[in-house]
Amino acid sequence: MKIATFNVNSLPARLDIVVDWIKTNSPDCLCLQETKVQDINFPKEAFDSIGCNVIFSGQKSYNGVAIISPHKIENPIYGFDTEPADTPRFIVARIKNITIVNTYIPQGYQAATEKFQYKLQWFSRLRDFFDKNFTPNDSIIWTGDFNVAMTAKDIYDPEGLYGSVCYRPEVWDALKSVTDWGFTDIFRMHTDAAGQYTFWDYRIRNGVKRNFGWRLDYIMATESLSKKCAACYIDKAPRLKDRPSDHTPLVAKFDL
DNA sequence: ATGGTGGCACCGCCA
Repeated sequence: MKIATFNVNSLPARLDIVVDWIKTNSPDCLCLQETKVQDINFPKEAFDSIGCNVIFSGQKSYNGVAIISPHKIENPIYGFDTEPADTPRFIVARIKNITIVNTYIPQGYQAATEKFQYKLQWFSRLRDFFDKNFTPNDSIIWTGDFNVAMTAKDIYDPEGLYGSVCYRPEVWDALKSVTDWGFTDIFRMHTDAAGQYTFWDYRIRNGVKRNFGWRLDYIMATESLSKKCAACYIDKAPRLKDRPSDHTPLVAKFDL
């Protein structure tokens, strides 16, 4: 079982990159964020034509999530069941008896704003969602763009960037309050190396070459699954394409 | 380097 997450920064702009990646890597499940496409315009046929099912919830210009799989996609959930549902950031489904939770967590803009409070609340609402609907004994993958760098090893300039909305104590605590429910950071099971990033800001000149990046994308798993994880790696191949996303895929393999 | 680039909708907003 191979599961991947990829913030595409517009699916219409990078449909070729995503389709090529699926053909090359044959994932059992690919979770996308920032699809930036309304549901009526979602390029469903492109996935049909490579034998994949897809569910999605999006909007114009911003946000948008999708789950793609060659297997049957069951029990879809679109958004929270309380307001605001935030459907373009939260989509859940069941694939081969594993619950897949795909989140595009709000970035938070600036710490002294409502948007940042909304980000913190988002983690708390997610914790409520797990409390209410599942137990840690279930087989759950929680993945996506979390917009949090958890430790100094996950960010290129921990001193200089301390206090930014993706690297400060409130978001560490907020993410931890969800992982404490029963999730393991699958990537960190395999390496404690610093400088392993999934995001490089377009605005930093030669940021990728200099590896001025952040680890913002995660694959979390409950215990029954984490015990079966065989590998987890960041795939930089899509960065070699023309006009790459500012994120790159994170992939996990499970012996299932 | 208090900047920078990119995507999208529209002439700013978000990342």
